[in-house]
Amino acid sequence: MTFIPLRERLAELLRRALQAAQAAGALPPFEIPEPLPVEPARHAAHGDYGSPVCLGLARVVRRAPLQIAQAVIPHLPAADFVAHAEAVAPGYINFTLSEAWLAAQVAEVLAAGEAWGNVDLGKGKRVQVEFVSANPTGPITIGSARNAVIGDTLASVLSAAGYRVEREYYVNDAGSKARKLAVSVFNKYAELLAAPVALNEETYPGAYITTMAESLVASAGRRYLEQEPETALREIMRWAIAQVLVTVEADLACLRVHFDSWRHERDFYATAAAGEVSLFEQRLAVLREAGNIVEKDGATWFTHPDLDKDAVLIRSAQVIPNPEDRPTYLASDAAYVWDKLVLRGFDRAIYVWGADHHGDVPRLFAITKAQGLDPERVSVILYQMVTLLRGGEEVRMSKSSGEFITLRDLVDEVGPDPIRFMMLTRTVDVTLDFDLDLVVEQSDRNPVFYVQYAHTRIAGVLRKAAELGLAVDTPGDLTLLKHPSELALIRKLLALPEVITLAAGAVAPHHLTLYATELGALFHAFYRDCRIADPDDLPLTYARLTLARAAKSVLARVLQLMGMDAPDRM
RNA sequence: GCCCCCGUAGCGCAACUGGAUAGCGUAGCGGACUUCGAAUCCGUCGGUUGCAGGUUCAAAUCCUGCCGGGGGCACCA
Repeated sequence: MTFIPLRERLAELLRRALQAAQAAGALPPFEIPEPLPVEPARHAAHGDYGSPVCLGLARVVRRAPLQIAQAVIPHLPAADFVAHAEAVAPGYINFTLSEAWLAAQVAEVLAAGEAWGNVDLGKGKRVQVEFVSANPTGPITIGSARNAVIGDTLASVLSAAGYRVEREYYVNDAGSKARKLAVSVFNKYAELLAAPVALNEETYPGAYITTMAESLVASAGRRYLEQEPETALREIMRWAIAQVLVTVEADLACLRVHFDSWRHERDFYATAAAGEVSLFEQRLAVLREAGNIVEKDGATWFTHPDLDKDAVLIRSAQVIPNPEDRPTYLASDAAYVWDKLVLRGFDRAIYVWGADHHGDVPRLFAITKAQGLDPERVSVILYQMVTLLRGGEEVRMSKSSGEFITLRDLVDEVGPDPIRFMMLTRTVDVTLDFDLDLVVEQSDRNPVFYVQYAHTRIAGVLRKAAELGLAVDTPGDLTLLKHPSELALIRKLLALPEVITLAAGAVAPHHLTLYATELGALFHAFYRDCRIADPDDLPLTYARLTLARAAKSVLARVLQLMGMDAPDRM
């Protein structure tokens, strides 16, 4: 079940009015602008929605905007949801919704239940959201939390917007970080067995390395010490990454983040049988054919006119004393985007990257175009970095130093909801101060509880009404809903399809937190102004209980989209 | 030096992507619980949207140049 946002329905009315006005000769012929702008009014005096379209038409029509607007009004088709439309200086067309129609919509919202707000923006297209994709070299840290929450919420919103969505975690298991993990475990393992450290390379110091090494001692004994180090390392790498991924999956599950698939970088270099060519080699051959590959200094480079430098390294045999050729990140990107858009046939691929990767964006697009793929099918969500604060001081973290706060620890302390909400409150474009003191605080200073409290309060009212002997689920006579606070709440309930359209279309999941907060505020205002359970006026009581249930349903829905709980008690 | 993001009320941020009188939260001050949950609500104070130009009927939003903050420019990932 999907719904058409009100502003789109209004835009359609305007479109038909503009056509009719031209057909009737009230306006000269011109092309109707697309998209046709319709905006929520900012001031009550402007009605509910307004369109500035006539302001822009003044030039082509060669008439004053207000005159154009006045010429359009008589041609607006009648619609049950519009009570009034008028032309206002300097040339806006303002719409006021019918209050009777608004009140009646409460039943529609309630009937739609969890489907309320769904729109058909995606038209069933398949989109993959790939996110987190942290190197599998240790536990998930708070550093990845913003990525996880943005990606997961975006996926939920796209799903509500009519896309078929898959969530994917890309496992970087072919690079030097994977090797470093293996070396770390191997060296610690050797140390535990009092053997001389075999590999003099940099290692991770974290306690989880020791845990894995102990586990390895228990299961394998001294076996790996007797093997050729590189052979042992390859086996340990595979094992260690699998171990880490188990914890990664569990850590993210704590935050209510789940993936549909886990794609391994290594697979792009692997072959199923002897004599076969890996996907990477196939794509490399195609790029070479297209003239995008140059050999220089004994290495392989990718070149493309869109790049701001001559060439980007794709493979070098002399990077590390490693039996395998170890290509760079860009190399697997070439195979991966092909894998997404062609082999697996997604219509769109969305990458969620931290701002520290912004330099990689042009390369990704270049290597997409170079393979003949439409770059419009690829989007990169770049979110700015998170600054962790504790006691007003910045907390620095790094896996290399072994000093970091794990996501697991924080979730265990405060639960997923405050983390998710805080990570969503700002646009992806601004750096986020994440206050560890505030997020653990269960008080009204913590904004997450405001929205959940609104839901809880409704649940409390419904409980109270039931105690009074009222049949809470009885459909009320909605024509009794006329109070400004009732109507304001209803207007907000009806805005959800627009919010989902906006959040999905502009890839801006922060609109959900704004909407949830506004919705909560309007419920509180309704609660203040309108006594819901009034034994002396049962018809009005049932009407208001119906509205309260609808508000509860929509709050639950928007919290669900954000991956948060909608508690009945707090 | 080049690239990306940001600069809006004391502080933290919105502004539906160029529209009307720039909003919300916090902090400050003053109010509202014998009445459906006060984790709430109401009032009040607070603005030359960093600066200077430009484009437009219309600029917080687009362009140029400065200033300030953050991030990135590896044979790392």
